[in-house]
Amino acid sequence: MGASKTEHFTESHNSIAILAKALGHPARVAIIEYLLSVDTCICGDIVNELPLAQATVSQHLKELKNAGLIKGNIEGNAVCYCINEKTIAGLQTYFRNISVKLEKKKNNCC
Amino acid sequence: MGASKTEHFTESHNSIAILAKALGHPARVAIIEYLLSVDTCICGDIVNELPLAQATVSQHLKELKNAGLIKGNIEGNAVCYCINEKTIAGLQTYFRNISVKLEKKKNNCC
DNA sequence: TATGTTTATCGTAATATTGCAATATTAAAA
DNA sequence: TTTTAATATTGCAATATTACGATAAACATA
Repeated sequence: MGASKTEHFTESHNSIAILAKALGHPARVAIIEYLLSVDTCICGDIVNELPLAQATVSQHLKELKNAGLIKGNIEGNAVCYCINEKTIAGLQTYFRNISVKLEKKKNNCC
Repeated sequence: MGASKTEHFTESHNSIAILAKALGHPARVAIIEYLLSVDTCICGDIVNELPLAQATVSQHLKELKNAGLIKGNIEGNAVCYCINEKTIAGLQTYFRNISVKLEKKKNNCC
């Protein structure tokens, strides 16, 4: 055993989990916030921004990209990464919906 | 190496990552949504709801609790789990803030 | 007290993630 | 064309996660 039994869960549950998992490492949260803070999204400097080796940062970027949280554009021999607004908007909606439902319940007992 | 270098990141980045990581498994997303859907929060039936063994579900509940996403109340020999509204509200705010900032940027180039 | 019910914990196997050095790839610049 | 710069990929070691059977702990009830 050991492997995650993803096939036993719904598409919906899996897709939220994939996004959450991608944000489940401080380096990847830091990358998102860095991309948010810079004006230009010329982005090789992410490596300089983080306390990790270039290969490791590249791997984290790949995971964020696979999850759809960021997009990457090749510009010459550099790469421009930036946030995928739609994905963030989806997460915002997801948590807002939960909050609204909780609001309506008001018998959340614990 | 292999261990996550959490100590090299900010508190803020780590705390978001901890929450996201806790939601980074479809079983835990399913648990949250189940808790949201039931009126009573008498919750041993989470085990029946999920395609996982009791020990595994218990482990997932522990992780959600450690992350602060759910709360557990002992009621006789059963346990009542329910969603921690404040934590969800915090996540909602986090993603809303990112969306607002992205809105203002409008030079997100890719 | 003895028994059943519910939940947590332990031990362990399978698998996944993290991190980095080394190397490959790609494109600009000399 | 050669060199340099920026990223990605590979290979591997260390560690973490996932899952579950077995068992323990806590409590209700007969």
